Amino acid sequence: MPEGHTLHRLARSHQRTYAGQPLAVTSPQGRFASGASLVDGQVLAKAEAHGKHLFHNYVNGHTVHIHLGLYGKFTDGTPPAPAPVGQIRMRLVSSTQWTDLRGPTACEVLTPDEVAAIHARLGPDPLRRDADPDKAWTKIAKSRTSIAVLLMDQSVVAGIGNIYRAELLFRHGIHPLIPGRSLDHTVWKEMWPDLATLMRLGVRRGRIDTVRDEHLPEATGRAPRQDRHGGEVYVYRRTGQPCLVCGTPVMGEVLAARNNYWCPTCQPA
DNA sequence: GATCTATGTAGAT
DNA sequence: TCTACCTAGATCG
Repeated sequence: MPEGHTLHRLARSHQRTYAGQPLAVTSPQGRFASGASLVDGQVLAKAEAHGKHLFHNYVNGHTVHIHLGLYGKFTDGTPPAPAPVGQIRMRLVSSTQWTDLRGPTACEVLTPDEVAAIHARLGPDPLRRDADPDKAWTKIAKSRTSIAVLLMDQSVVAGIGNIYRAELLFRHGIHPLIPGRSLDHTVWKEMWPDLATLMRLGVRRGRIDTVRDEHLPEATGRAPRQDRHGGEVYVYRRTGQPCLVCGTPVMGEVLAARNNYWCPTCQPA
């Protein structure tokens, strides 16, 4: 589900499956009907992601911008595509594959200027080659805002969601409420490549795993974790359970309207 | 079957 | 800081 790694995985998949082919683009639900008509029958030139945003660039110059939000989801299969059931915002069909999109926050055709504006307001994305971690550091270093809020701010770093935030802070022993400007630059220079590694692993596996080998269930004898995001994590949604490193019960609290999780021992205030 | 909850964001207050 | 958006799986009764 949708943190940055999911969108990059989708972009990669759509690129492989559809790029270079004409696509039948429809909106069975109707809410994207006028947009779909602008690209229906066109060849997909490229699919790419920046943070949690997905872009389908068609050869006629139109771009479909998709943001899954909290609920959005793609499903796909091989033809024939089944009769539409429920609220399908967009359906793509090629000669070899079909894909349905449900429940996105955004699914719209944008002009090149509008696309550029989205890229411009997004911060560096650890999964993109053009990412510059110094741009994020510049904002973090002068901000009184908590590091937890800064990491979720897509104009600071694009692609981090609640799970990567909680796990990255844990892995570097950072309390969520530490102000950005109190963060040590050397710590940030360790956090960024670590985040990039975690997210690349997420793209490969299609799930978020953040636990080092020595703390995995196979190494420690504890029961494997089964959560709906599917991965092995240190603190995300583990409130009250023992920290995998020190055994202290994990804290869980809503901060700035989002659930936060941390180990009070490994991540001192 | 009803209710709750979530990995996100924009806009109003 | 709050609400709306609007989906599906988990949980409740």
